[in-house]
Amino acid sequence: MNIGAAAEKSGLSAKTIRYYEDIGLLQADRAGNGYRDYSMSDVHRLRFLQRSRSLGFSVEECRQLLSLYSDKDRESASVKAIAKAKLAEIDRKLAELTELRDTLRVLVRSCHGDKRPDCPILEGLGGKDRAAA
Amino acid sequence: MNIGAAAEKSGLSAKTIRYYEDIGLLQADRAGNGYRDYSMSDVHRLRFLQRSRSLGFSVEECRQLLSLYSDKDRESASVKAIAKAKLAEIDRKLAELTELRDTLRVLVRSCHGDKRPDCPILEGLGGKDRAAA
DNA sequence: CCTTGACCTTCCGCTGACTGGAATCTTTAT
DNA sequence: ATAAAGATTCCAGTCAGCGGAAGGTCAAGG
Repeated sequence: MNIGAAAEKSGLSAKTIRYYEDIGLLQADRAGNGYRDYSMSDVHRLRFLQRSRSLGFSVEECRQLLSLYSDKDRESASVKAIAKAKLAEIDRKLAELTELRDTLRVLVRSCHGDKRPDCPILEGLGGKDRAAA
Repeated sequence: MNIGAAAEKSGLSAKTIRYYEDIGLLQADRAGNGYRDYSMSDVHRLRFLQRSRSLGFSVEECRQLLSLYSDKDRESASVKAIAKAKLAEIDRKLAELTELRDTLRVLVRSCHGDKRPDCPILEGLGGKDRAAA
């Protein structure tokens, strides 16, 4: 399929997909007319990239994550080590995201939603408790 | 406290903190010597920024999120609307992160961790099932 | 056949979110 | 007094793209 369809299916822009090819993240076949040609598994990889990027992994980290899928030359033990490290990081992110959600939830709950901005948390955090050092 | 201490406590670099001040995300008091002076609530905000940024929110989104903490002029109903939208986004991110974790877990589990790279998933995804369009 | 429009190509430059380094000042320690 | 650590501003570079120009390709319609 062409880049437009791959873009739509993956949630990335065509621009971004070309950029990923530029930096060697994922290179596509070319059709006779010079157009890039994507397979379903390419689309899987692109979706995977889209997700990991949007969740705060750098392109280099994504490259590692992608290598878990496709790097046949790497030894499985090494693959496994990287995957485990990334898993730990994901768990950390999950915890932080959950915390963030809880914070926002409390905010939503403690604000009245009418005209008076008197959220108790805002007061609590707004205090200028200047620290010694 | 000075910017170094604030950096350490917040998990951001001093450079980043100065940059955030530049773009008006959070401006600090100044001590007599010209040094920036941070309160504990500034540090809370910085930590909050660090977390949200690392979780894939853009600086503009972080600005909105921060306004939930500190914008006294905004009406609570508007605050609540923004918070709710962000909550939905966080839930989406949580789901994606969980999915990503599951994917990696399966990978880890199905690789042997010895010298032979014969992860079944790699095979499954490596196929060149070129799509019609 | 020709044109129109949608889609593709490359290239070039811009933005957003930092990061590194130089040059200079302040504070602290020896 | 001097040196090291940490602060300041400013300028330049990097990373991860985005927008647009100039041009090639494909399917549909007149």
